[in-house]
Amino acid sequence: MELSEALFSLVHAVRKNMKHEIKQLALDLSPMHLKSLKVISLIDGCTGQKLADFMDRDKAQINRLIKELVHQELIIKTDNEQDKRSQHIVLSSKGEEMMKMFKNVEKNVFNRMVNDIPSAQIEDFIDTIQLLKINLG
Amino acid sequence: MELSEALFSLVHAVRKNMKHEIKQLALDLSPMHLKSLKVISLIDGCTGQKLADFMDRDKAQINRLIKELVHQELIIKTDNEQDKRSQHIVLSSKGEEMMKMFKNVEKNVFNRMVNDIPSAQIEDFIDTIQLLKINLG
DNA sequence: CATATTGATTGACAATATCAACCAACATGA
DNA sequence: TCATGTTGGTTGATATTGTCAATCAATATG
Repeated sequence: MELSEALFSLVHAVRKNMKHEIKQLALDLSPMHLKSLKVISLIDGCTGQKLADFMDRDKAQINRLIKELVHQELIIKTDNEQDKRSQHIVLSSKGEEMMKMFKNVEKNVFNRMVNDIPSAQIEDFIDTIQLLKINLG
Repeated sequence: MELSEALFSLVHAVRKNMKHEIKQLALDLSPMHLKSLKVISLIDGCTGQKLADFMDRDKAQINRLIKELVHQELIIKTDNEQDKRSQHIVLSSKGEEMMKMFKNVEKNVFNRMVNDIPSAQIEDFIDTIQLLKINLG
């Protein structure tokens, strides 16, 4: 099996599993919205720009994601005193709840995937990923 | 680094590189169309249904991809004598040309990515991918 | 202070994906 | 054989994701 096919098909399987589990939970949020929520929770002093940079996506798209998340009361925007053009974004408690469920889904899928494989092998696997990524710089 | 993040970010980097190279070539085909072309060239006696199954995508979407590829004269549909509901799909010579260029892009990106990494390590990497995939059923 | 850059927003649109309805061809069993 | 169910394909409608360009206010810089 070729590397490209192996890699793509694995990620495809992961996404499919995640999607399926999310559907079961009826979280009523698209994958991108959930992903955004997660990244917002990860980034310190998150703003729209930081989010767009981190996710490497168009700021227009990010802006609309944010708008929808605010509308659903999952995140809160507060003025950024350091720069009056931008606003800080943080999860609301409702957003934190949602996050918890989503992380659980991720954990389930990845635990199932890693299951019986020795952790040393997984560590090697991750190391190789890092090398591959560096080469694509 | 977590497995999930490592994996997703690698694939993100791969796609970004591919997209960039494809843009340079000005192939004037979207990633999905190219991917479909590739799969059509891989599947023996390809039909719409087989393509949808293989790519694990909605048949409506596949149908529209096929329609566009026919319109661009990259593939040819011929009657399926075994089943008059369906039609066989094969690449036209123009499609083969396109395929050649696309495979070249893939090769470039993956060669660059694998670059200095020992082939034994890459083989282990692929083996692990297979295991992970099996666990996701 | 003039100019360039940055962060956010919007409009317009393209690309990708999903769901349901539909029809004709096929398959199957009573 | 014929009623019934299934399959392959097509279409409409709609949702989701991604892209490009323009705009405006705030900020940075010379």
